[in-house]
Amino acid sequence: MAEIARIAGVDISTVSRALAGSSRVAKETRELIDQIVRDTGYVVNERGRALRDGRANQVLVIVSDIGAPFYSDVVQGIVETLAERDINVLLGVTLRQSKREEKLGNQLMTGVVDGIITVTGTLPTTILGMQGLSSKVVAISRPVPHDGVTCVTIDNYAAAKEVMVQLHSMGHRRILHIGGPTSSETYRERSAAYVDFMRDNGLGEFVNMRSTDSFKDDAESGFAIMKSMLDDGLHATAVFCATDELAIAAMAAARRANRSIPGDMSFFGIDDLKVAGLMSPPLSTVAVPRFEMGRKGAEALFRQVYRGAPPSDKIVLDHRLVMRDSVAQAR
Amino acid sequence: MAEIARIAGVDISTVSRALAGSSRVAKETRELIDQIVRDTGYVVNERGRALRDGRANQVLVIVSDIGAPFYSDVVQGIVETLAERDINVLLGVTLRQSKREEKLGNQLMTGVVDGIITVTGTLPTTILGMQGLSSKVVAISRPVPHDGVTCVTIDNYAAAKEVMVQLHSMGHRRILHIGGPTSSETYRERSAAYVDFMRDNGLGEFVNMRSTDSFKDDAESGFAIMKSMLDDGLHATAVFCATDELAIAAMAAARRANRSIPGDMSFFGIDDLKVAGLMSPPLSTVAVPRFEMGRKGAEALFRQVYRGAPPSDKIVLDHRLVMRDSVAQAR
DNA sequence: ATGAAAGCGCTAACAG
DNA sequence: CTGTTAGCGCTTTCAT
Repeated sequence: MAEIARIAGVDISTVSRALAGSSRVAKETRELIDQIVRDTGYVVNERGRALRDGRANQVLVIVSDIGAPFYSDVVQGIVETLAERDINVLLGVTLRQSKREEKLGNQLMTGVVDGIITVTGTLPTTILGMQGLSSKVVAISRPVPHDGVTCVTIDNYAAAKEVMVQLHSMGHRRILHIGGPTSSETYRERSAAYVDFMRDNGLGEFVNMRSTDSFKDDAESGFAIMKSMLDDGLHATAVFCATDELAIAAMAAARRANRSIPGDMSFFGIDDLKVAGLMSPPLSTVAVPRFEMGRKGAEALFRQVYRGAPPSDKIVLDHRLVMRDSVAQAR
Repeated sequence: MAEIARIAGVDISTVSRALAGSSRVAKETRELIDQIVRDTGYVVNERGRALRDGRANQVLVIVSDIGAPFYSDVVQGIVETLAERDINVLLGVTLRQSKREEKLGNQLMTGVVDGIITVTGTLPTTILGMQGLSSKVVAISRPVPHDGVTCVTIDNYAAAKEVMVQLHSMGHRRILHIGGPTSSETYRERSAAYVDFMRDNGLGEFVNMRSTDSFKDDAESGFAIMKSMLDDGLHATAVFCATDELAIAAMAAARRANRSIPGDMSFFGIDDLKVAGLMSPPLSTVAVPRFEMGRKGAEALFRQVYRGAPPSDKIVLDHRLVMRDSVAQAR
């Protein structure tokens, strides 16, 4: 910029103003500067700007594993939304290791980013003391245990209950449940809906659920859990899985054990991943607006961090039951 | 930091040295400063550091769509690798729109990032004139049309040829091909291997391929193309798809048209996505080291950008044929 | 071993 | 309308 000023024979501050589109610059001066900028291919140095402005125009998105389809769709929504607002997205993965999460927290502390969107249900302890924290953070899909933090979710209890109502209406009574990590409120709600529904409908004796532990791949867990259930001789006509990934893996395990789907066993998932409809048989599930969750979360964070809006507690998006051929009338 | 210096009663430069672990600081001074830093919870401002150092310790990863499983696995490898080296990853998505890609190029120009890893096979024109460009960029999976840029790939021609050899050895002669976007060298090679093999084995008359255009979702395209092939009455015992996503969608389309797999038709993909083995029937494919590609690409960029190493042209990783039940002996 | 001072590139307040 | 000046937070000579 100093270079531009030198060539144009004006002060650097005039160049700055011209580039900022200030009205207090003579038309001729502006045109001259614009011309030189074009000729030299000059672009502003954002690092200088960031230091001066006291903000980075960047936010951090924390996921446990971007390879999981659920997260990657949420992130896509976030990135698209923030790109429209000229905010950059830093991607952090925790691999469910708190050490990595702590380190990511530093990005906010050191001013590398202006805010955080987390899809892990946890918050780095490094940032817990930070002032004004709740307006610098948004949680998506999984709420964080911290007051006043905006959380974008669906009604997990209701969604799971709808699945149960549907299975029940098709004659299923012996229904198994494969749950997600109980450390997450999201999965606790889905599982609670299963248990409650069974009890409320006099099926308490058939309640049987196993949950993944948090430190394993969903697909791997789903396969292993379904296999263990079958090995243990559990009898059931339907299996309600807390996610599509679990369901897809569980179906594979059931087929491996020579169960036909949905002849012997019906399967339900939650998420409506893109592959769900392409499976054989296509998977019944609950459509979760992943992309939209990312978008809404990004919008909320943007408003809070860059527009001074207050946090908004809970933003609940709609879900939708999707019936496909993995579920049949109970025999 | 000024605050720390004030409390400690030393100069700010001494604090800087102490925090940097310089040997030219008295033990007592260092301990005092460390204590104050702990008490106050001070952390350095990375923006100031970035301006002063002339680098951002960040790199940009460009993908067309992070929701696609192939890319998200590559990105996972990149993020993990660079996190170990304290380099941040900015995620940029192009949605295959050059406008968005151009804009991402500015991140390098303006100093927001020190380098770029692209998985799109293209380079923003905004950075083309940049000096030392080739050492600031690494391409993964798809080479970019620019001299001297490191590219991490597999041997696509060989991989596709192995698929063909396998199908041929199992008696398949009438083999269809569903190709990826011809704008990408990667897919041109895979398709070329198909065509070459067919011709070289006297099957030229059976050559029949259709490719996705670049602007559509793989799954959607795969379904539509397979459907059109069946609608057009093309006769075949096997379909070789350029990616697993295409294959999965194509299988769904074939089933929809009452083809049994692999009874009526065998299917082959490339990638070995996690779901490939969970399909029914499990999909035969070529395992591509997506995570490792990300890792190798990230390492290469790190060496080039932060260690001054020269670009290394091509880095070719191993692939592996994976036979599963979607392929059977031709009848 | 420590301090003083300069400067990374930018913008905004103030003066003219 | 334009120039001068200061300062964002940091590191690194150069003195001492």
